[in-house]
Amino acid sequence: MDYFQMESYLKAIGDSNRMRILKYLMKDSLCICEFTELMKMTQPAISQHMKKLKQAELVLEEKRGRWTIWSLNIRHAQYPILIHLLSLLPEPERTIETLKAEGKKVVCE
Amino acid sequence: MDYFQMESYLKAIGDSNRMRILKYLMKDSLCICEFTELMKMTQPAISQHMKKLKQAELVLEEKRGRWTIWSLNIRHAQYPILIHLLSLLPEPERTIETLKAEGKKVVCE
DNA sequence: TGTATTAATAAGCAAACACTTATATAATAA
DNA sequence: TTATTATATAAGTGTTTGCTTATTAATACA
Repeated sequence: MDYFQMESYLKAIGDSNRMRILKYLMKDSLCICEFTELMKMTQPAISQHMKKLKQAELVLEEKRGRWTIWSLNIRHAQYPILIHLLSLLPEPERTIETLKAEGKKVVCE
Repeated sequence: MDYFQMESYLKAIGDSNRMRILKYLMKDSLCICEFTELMKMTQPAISQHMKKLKQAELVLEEKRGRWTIWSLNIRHAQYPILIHLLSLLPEPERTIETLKAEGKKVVCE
């Protein structure tokens, strides 16, 4: 890995909202609309964060009907480091469980 | 560590020039003027990078006469991660040895 | 005393970043 | 078909970033 690849990698991770996204993806594969509910952000904001994570190959997308299901790319060479860094962070306040409790869990499949 | 602290940490590391600085510091403690020679950058540019690294507590400074000697903060909680990340990067082209060979090694002490 | 030397800081600037609102695309449902 | 839903993309905006040049501060040396 050269210096600019490492820079791209660290910049992709180094945003608090993208770290929250990655932290959620450690537990579940999720679609954009679920992130908008979990993180109280607009759909384009989430979409643009996913694009950055995708360009860094940190996440994978799978089209399923109208939805795009996003997941962690566990085959990324630096995946163990990512998991280690994310493990240092607390769980986000709103969880998939709270979404379900609110009846807002989207059935994407 | 919370999300914003992690963001600050990753942003401090996530610049190719600062990674080169940190890579040099893995081998030697160095002063600003040596970095300007090694990296062919201006003195204020180096100074400003050191300020960012200092704010993230990744480096320590020690005033010695006219010089400020910078070193890695090996007591930083995430020091092992830093070393691991830096170990993935190649050695910079110009080394302290090439500086000496060119007669440009500064005697800071 | 000056006068270099080393480094920090200030101010300015272009590019990148993270959002916004608006629109486009594509799949599903009525 | 038309409407709805989920997502992507485009365009605009304020903030941050990484440099530049100019200046300041502090030490060492003549």
